[in-house]
Amino acid sequence: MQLSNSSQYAIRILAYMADQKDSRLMNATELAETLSIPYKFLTKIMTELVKAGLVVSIRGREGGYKFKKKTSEIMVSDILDIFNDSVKDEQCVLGIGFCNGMCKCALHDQWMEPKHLLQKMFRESSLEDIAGEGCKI
Amino acid sequence: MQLSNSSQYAIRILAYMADQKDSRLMNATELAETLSIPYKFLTKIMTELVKAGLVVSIRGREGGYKFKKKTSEIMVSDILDIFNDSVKDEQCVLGIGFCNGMCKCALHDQWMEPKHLLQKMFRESSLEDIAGEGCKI
DNA sequence: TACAATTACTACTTAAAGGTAGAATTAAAA
DNA sequence: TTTTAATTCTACCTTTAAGTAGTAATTGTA
Ligand code: SF4
Ligand code: SF4
Repeated sequence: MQLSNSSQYAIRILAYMADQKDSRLMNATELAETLSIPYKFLTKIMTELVKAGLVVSIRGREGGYKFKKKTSEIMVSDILDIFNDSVKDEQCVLGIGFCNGMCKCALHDQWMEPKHLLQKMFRESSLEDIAGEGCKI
Repeated sequence: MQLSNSSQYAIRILAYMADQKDSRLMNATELAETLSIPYKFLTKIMTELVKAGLVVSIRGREGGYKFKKKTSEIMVSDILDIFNDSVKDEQCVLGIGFCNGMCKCALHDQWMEPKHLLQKMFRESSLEDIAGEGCKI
């Protein structure tokens, strides 16, 4: 009952990037060191974020990464989607999901509310929101 | 963001057992076939449930499994605990959890409510509840 | 007692997630 | 133009979850 490492890392990376005042380019070495994420794994994740269209990369000397969209327009759920980690509408608590609405177990209705809260939280929290408040994550 | 296979299987197995009227012994072969769970994997899980004290096993011919406690006294969270799959109090949404209360990200407070609902759901739903309602899972 | 039906144990295999290594590519700077 | 600092690609390694195989131990029944 937890997000994958990749999702966690991605959120931390992007939240850190969003937290920088100027939208300067940031390179993988700096990000890996600052956030204590294995360099090679970080670059792998960054490449996925580039492919997903969340950030753009500038290759070559003096290169790095920057956001493609405004941080207020990137939602946490957008990040989770990339790693197939978001809470789907049809997703059953038990991960079973071959029961229909007509025929539900005792958990079915109880799961609706937390599920909606989680979806709301992920869908309505932008990187700007996360970066703005509190300390770094 | 989902329970492990072992947890899912265990819940389904126990819910099915709880659903039987008489508290007869049920053997692994029957359970595996009825619930479409790989026989060998099922016996592995059953052994863990025995060790955890949820069910007792009778070995040898005419043997099988039966509950050790009343089904109204076995909570879903008891099952999740065995497979280390329950939602912990300290558990951060992001699985990071090196932030303290003083220094929280935008998700921190929003996570509290769904977390409590999940915990409540798992802690207050017994096998009897699940078995009684609706169809088999 | 011998047999058959059952769970328990030990060890292995497979699949997926997590992580690493090295070379190829790119482009600014010297 | 050469060097250097950066991303990207391909391939591999490691760890954990998931699943399988074979055998030992147990016990009711014939
Ligand atoms: S009835 Fe229960 S098992 Fe079936 S989809 Fe709903 S929550 Fe999942
Ligand atoms: S502040 Fe955010 S990252 Fe830190 S423990 Fe709370 S939810 Fe997790």
